[in-house]
Amino acid sequence: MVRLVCGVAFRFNHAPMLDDLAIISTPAMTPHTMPSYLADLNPQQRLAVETVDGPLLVLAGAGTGKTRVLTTRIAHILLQKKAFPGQVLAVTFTNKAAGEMRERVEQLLGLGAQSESPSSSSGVWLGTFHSIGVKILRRHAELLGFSPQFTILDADDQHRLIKQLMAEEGIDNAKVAGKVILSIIQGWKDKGLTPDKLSRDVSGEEGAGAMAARLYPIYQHRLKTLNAMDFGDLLLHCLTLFAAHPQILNEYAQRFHYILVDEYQDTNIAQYLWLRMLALGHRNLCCVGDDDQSIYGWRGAEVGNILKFEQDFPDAQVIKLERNYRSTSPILATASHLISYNKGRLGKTLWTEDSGGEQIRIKSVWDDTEEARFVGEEVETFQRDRVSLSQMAILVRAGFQTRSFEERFMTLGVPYRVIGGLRFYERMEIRDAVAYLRVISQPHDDLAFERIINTPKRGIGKATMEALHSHARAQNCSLYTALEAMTANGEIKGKTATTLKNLLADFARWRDLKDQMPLQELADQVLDESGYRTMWQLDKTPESSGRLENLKELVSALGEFESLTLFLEHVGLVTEVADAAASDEMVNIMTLHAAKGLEFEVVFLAGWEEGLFPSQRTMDEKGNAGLEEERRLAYVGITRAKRYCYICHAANRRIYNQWQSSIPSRFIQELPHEHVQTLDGAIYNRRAAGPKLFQKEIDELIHQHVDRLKQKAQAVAQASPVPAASFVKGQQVFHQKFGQGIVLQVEGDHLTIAFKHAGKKKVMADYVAKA
DNA sequence: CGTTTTTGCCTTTTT
DNA sequence: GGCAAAAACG
Repeated sequence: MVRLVCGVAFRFNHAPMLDDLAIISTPAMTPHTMPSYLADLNPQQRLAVETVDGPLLVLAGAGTGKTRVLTTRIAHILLQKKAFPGQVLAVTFTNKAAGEMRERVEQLLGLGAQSESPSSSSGVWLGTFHSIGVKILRRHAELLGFSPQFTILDADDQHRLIKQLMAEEGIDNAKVAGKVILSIIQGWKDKGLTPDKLSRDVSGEEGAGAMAARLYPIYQHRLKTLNAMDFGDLLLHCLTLFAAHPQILNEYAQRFHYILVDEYQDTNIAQYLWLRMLALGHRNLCCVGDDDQSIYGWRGAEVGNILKFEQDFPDAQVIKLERNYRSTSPILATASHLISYNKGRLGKTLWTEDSGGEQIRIKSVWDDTEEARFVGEEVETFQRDRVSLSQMAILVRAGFQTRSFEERFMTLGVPYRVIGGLRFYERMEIRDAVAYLRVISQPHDDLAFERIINTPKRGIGKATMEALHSHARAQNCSLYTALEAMTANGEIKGKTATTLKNLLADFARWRDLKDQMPLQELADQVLDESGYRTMWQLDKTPESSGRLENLKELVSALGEFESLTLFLEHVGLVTEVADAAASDEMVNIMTLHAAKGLEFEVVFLAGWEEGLFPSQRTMDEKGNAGLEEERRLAYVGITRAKRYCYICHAANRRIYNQWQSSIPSRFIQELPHEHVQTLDGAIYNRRAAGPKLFQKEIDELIHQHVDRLKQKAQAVAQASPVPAASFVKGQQVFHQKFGQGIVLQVEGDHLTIAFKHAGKKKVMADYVAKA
């Protein structure tokens, strides 16, 4: 057995208790009747499963069987008849995780039921925070001033709405972007702050914050008028509901005898409060998480919730799962060593019985093209060695990095898939089609109606829309109602009136058909009669055929739903169309965030360069906390690998179409050399020679790069007319204060220059010399 | 009113 | 270099 010790970790070991556990913790059970589903667990896992009553915190490192513990625990509760399925609440972060968990519980119940009648997990409340929030809110919507059929807004709806409100309030969208306002409001919602609680906190703030504070109550008010909620509301309104109606909180608190939470390190404050309200009574709360894998701080997640758990429940049992079943020991050692640079960890020490295994491989490349070429070659080599493509993954920091890999795999003819890129339900054509369905289901869904009133083009312009809006506001009615009134009383005239009357008649007809024909037929008919499908058929841009395909897929997806309402509910909560086949023979390309919870035989970690990873922006915004979150992201990346882990960094990267030279990520230098192997040309691993030499080599690399840029710049200068200024794009320059840099942009005397050390700056040409 | 051109921002990460 | 919003044009 190999033990890898690092960091401030302490370890506790229950191994001696192994044989006693089953007897001690569940007296009703004797060893020979111990259910098979417990037999394969290690002592800590089994303790976590069998410690059913009272608060329990499971700190589960990467690859230690976290999901297994959760699913087995649910099965155990049900099979031991501790609770009926409907009395168990299990919360996850993604729909995918919820689905997998349900499947595995189902399996366990099938196995464990033995002679007795098989139980089912179908009654278990198992879902994401948001889906469970919706379920609760639909039942009590009236108490909050909503109707039970409230709609759930997607990001696009939210954006359009906030822009509308800003226009009404006379706030210039150019000065403070709607997106910024939204994200501030979202942040408050993540903290459980309603507008009224806010006023004390943020009254005299500057700029965007003040704008957001002003708009927040207006936004919430408008949402209520629209009978709509955004994602944050699904939790926030639950909190309001529970606070205002203790008897309802009680109902749920008593109903759920056992509460389980997955990925607890990613909960935000609103979610924490939500859990706390539900669990404080019976205290049967089991949270599973890994502080080292907390990577959603930017979305309001608070690792601190783990610490709060022990404050709220001082008697909580804490169990650490540290035995890793996934990775080889060099991979674990590398990940552990890297994460030990973070302060303030709870500390875990992963270990494995697995010995041997390949070192981490580090590759230096010139640019993203070479990076993709290198990874492509390795992928093909593994493929020849019979490693399935689906067992290989390329993990990147930011979405735009996937492009060069896609291009490379396309030319190689290697099948690949990008996970989490453009989501199905976020595509324009899908949102349009769904908007039609939304209006059929809920004519007063103004946001949906506005989206499609002129799609396809019906000659409805700004003027008509403004008239509609003002009428609706004056009458305090929906746009749909306003339109009905205005076409009837002649306020809208001429051709516009005719087309709009037709549209209203169409909707009325479709609404009648809604309950008379299968959903798929209805959708087909709507798409045809509205002219929406025709619009794309006439479109001759290259993507139109893909859009028609997507519409087809949408219609076929509709087949799985019993009613329009159920379908729309699904769309509101789900971003991804059911992931067809995870076992397909394809290389996986995705962001590090999307990779959490997954595992692959071979993992390529691309783009480990300062500024990109760790992300400059994160470090600027959140300082050292941001850096530590980036490091956790690196930890997540490495621990995805079962057997082979590659790390690449490029000397040059194109950002905004400008070449920037980059130095290797500091994370590379934080890897333990004994477990790291440098492939040809890697420069950082000669640290033995001292940091000076290291810097010198980086400089050399940059020089090479600059030379190449010079050549390129000359070529460009010859090909295109020389600008009036004496400086040219791509030119290498020197500034007294900022040092060496490259000209990005020339506007008269003003130069935008990317400096090697000082970053991007705007500078007067007079202060700059040609280098 | 609708289409084309220009600008301007942008690349984190997502339920 | 790409995409979305604003501006300019027909």
